[in-house]
Amino acid sequence: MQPSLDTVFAALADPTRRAILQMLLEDDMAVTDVADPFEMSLAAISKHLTILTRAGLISQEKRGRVKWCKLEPDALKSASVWMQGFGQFEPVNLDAFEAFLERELGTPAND
Amino acid sequence: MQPSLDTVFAALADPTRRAILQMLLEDDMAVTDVADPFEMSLAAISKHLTILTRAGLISQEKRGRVKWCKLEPDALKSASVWMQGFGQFEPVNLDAFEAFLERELGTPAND
DNA sequence: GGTTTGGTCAACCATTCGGTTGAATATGGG
DNA sequence: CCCATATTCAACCGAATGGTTGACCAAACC
Repeated sequence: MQPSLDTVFAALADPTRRAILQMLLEDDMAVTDVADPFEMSLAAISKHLTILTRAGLISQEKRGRVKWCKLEPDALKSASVWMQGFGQFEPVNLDAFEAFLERELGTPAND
Repeated sequence: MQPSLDTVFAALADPTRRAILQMLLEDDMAVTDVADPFEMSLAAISKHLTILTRAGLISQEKRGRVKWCKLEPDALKSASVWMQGFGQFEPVNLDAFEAFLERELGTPAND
């Protein structure tokens, strides 16, 4: 199943999963280390990570017996673009926004 | 219950509800008219509208025997801001973005 | 080779979700 | 007043969610 708006938004709807994403913003982490600050079983965290992976929000790579989790922030792009359609509160079109990014950063906005 | 990221994202996770939001982008609508294009009962749509209301994404106002539904796009702002925290894919800080909006539109970005 | 360590799997459980149907509650019109 | 219209309520249903526990598997260590 490739990530859809359904799966992305559903993945974001859980506070544990959002907290995990924010932790991964710092650095890649092993599953055990992700689970550490939470007061729930490792198996539960493992499930959350599976959901995040299926939503495309993270990727997991096994090196040795350690499975590393890595943020994949591009998955947020589709959701972000969808929300920008509600331009009434953010009255800017994507073209102008990308142009802004290019001016500010000197790099194309779409990778 | 005041809208949280939980309720906002959960509300957005359903395709029917996203479709409703997009319909309301056009204009305010009565509950019956919202339900019309969907192949499900009026009661089901009524439930969806309740969920959208509790998420703060729409408001409902009863005039006569008709209940009008109105988009409240500001509710997306908190979710949007949260997602912008993942600046790796959208490498711009809010201050710069607001400054951009002011330049582009000549109005303050935050209402 | 036996034992940790890291992580998933499988079964289970309570709760929530998305839908149905039928009854109930306004409000408005003739 | 009676009826149609607009909408919700209440009870029910099957499926999905978020959690648990214990067994399991694979890699690493002594």
